[in-house]
Amino acid sequence: MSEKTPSLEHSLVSRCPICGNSPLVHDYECAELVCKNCGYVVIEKLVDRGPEWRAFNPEQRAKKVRVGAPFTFTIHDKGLSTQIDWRNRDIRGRRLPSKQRAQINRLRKWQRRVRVSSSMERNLASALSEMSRITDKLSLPRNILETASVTYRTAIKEKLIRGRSIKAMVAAAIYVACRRCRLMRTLGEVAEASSVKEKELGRSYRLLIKKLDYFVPPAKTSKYVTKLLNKLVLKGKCAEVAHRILRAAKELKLTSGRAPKSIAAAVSYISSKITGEYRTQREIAEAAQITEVTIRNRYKELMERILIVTSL
DNA sequence: AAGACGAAAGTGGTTGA
DNA sequence: TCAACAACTTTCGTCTT
Repeated sequence: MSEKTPSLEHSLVSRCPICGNSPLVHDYECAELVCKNCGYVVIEKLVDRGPEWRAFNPEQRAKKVRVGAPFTFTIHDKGLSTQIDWRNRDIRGRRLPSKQRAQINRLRKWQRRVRVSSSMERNLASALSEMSRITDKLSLPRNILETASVTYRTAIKEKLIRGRSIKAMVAAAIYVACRRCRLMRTLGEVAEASSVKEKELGRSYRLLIKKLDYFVPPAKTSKYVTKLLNKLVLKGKCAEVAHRILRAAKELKLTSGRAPKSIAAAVSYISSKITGEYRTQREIAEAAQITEVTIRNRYKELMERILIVTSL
């Protein structure tokens, strides 16, 4: 891969929303805005402004065209290695003579040794394939996968993986990526998809953000509300009312110290009642993965304070 | 009969000595 | 490391629609 000129990089920098102080770099090869420091991938599908040259005839084009697969963090060697086909055929599909076959076999052997050389490389290789399996299962966007794999690489460098479960650390890296990209996925969901126990996932997650000194923005209750309303197929008017109730609740300091999902459930319940798109406590409790009793408790608190103060 | 309500006891996580 | 504590859950009997 060719190096970009410094002037091009620096003309495009901005701040990373996670670590704040380091420059972001536009990476046109994989169409992303990447933080060179923490690996946070801000956006995908950046418009490729290249090529910055013009070709006036086929020969020039052939000479100037850029080659190679895009650079990515999600393959253990960053997708830059050579692949040797397993078939003993040449490019026209003819079988190779035995002498050449033996040569290719030797090449393959060395290829394996070079690619997956150390135990660390082996670890990384299996971890990253597991990672893409899980993100697939949770239908997470590409930038989460990229961010998570950078996190995992850093964790390996910091020697946090040795002696711990790869599976749990992979799941934790994914959860960290979700949180940092402000994507609403609960510990439970990630645990489910990766078949890691929620408790262990939580432990690994805390370990990662502590040891890697990551800043993780706190989860927004309003995002819980949105997600819950989607799950319950409540929208439009009801969603609007729910968010207004939530705002009022926040003003009255009724949300602090309470689990966001129970607040979200109560707010959704009240809103569904007001707007006539009625859902039972049971339905909401199930969708929010909490009990009806908790909804009732929050509901009572909210009703006592809010509905008197504000006329919705 | 289904849903809502609430008391009481139990659980798991956090905090502070 | 342990106890105190708040939030939440489980269970179950009662009330309301």
